[in-house]
Amino acid sequence: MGAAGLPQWLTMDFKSRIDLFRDAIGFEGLGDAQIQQIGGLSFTKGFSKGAIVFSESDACNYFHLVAKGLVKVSLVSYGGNRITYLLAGSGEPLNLVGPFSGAPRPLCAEVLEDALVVHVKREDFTTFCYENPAVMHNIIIILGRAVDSANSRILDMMEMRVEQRLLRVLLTLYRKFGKTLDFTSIELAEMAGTTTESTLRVMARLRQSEIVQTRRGQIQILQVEHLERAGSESMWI
Amino acid sequence: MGAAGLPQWLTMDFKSRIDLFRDAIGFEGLGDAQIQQIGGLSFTKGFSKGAIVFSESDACNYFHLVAKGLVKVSLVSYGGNRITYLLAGSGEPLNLVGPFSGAPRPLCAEVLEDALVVHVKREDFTTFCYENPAVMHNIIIILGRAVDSANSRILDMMEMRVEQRLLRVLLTLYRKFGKTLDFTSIELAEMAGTTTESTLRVMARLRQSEIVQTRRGQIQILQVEHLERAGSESMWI
DNA sequence: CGCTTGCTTGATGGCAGTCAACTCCCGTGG
DNA sequence: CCACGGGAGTTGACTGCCATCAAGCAAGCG
Repeated sequence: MGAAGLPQWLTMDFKSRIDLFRDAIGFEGLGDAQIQQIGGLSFTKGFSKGAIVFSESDACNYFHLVAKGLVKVSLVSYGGNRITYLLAGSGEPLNLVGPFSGAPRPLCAEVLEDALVVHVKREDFTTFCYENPAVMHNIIIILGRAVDSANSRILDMMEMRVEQRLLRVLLTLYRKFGKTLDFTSIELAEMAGTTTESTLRVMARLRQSEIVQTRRGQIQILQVEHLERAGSESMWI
Repeated sequence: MGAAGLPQWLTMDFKSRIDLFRDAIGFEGLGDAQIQQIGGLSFTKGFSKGAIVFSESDACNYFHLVAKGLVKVSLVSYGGNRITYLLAGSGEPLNLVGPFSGAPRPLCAEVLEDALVVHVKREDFTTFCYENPAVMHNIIIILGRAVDSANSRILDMMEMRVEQRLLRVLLTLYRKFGKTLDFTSIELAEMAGTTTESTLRVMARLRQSEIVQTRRGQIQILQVEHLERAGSESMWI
């Protein structure tokens, strides 16, 4: 599990980590000295596809920032349903609240593409934030967006059909990753808030209309216009 | 509209405002000096039932904290659907993100019971927060809860029936307000994420089972056990 | 070459959203 | 004081989406 058995991946050198933090989400508006400070407090760890960065039961001991690869943060219910809350690529943080509460949160972070994740010890991170309120300011803005996004998804569940929700998901993914999407229908279902079967049925329709083209674990978007027609607003994931 | 035509309500005196802030959500862990400082920056305004404290299009110029009464913060979709995001009573803030972003947010705050709302100018509030990172820490924790709550509601929409969702809403309201709930079925529907008609139908069933008793705009809970049986977890609203 | 995981499709049933019609309560203004 | 209107509540009928169960196929990996 985890990074066990991995080749000893390059730990990023200091300069690369600095560059990462400089452009990372949540660290806007910091001076060079501060960027160097937080960079110096960080270290990296490699994870291969399928590995778990943290899970529901874990107390939060580190702040995590994705440096390379892709990590999915999701939420499971007692009934076994799962929704994805966040898809974090390079420069995107995984847990903005955890370091402040320290308590475990009902979230699970799973690696979708082999990833390099930067760690900062919880205390180091919070101390740094207290000394740089601008970072906390940024975090509050980001969490505000997350709340808005989640609330929009509730409204979407009420008034949009599965097909529309899936189109919105595809549009969002297209804007983030381009025309080639490496996701399974299971993963799409978790983003749209529906079942695998319903997703598959919709995808079959879209394929017949030549709006998309599918392979095992991959979707090619052929007609972007059709996605934009069904709701030009994308989600925040 | 708004406070127009109201009797000149008592503006709270300094000491009352201090007491309010001392116990207010988000201001835990401050010293007396800080409490006095933020109290000194605040002033109050009265709103009668039905008044709008702020709405979607308003830029955010003030931080708002409810001192008395009850205020509902909700979110409307283009389709006209509305969900309640927050029910704020005494000591509960209305807008934790707005003061930091300054931008208008897709939220609307409406007064359910004649209310007294404390205002702090946006700049005063953010300056105060920068000087007291503990407050920003509190805000981050609160927003984390809000995100979790919204995500849970998405899962509830997926796997729970309307009846179960309404029972959860009733349980939540019971824990916050007691056995007598002054809400219309429309308002319940906005909390459970369903339609008025469906809510009415469920309420009719619950009334026949003598679990609740209803009057126009009021619900009396008769069997608390029945609510707790259907999911002991309440929501965060 | 088997097994796991993903994909596919059919059949079925029920929940709840929608439309519609009507009553009742209450406040307001003439 | 009464009439009126609007908002809340109530109920019936209908429909259709989609979750669920089920069965089988395909592909990739060890």
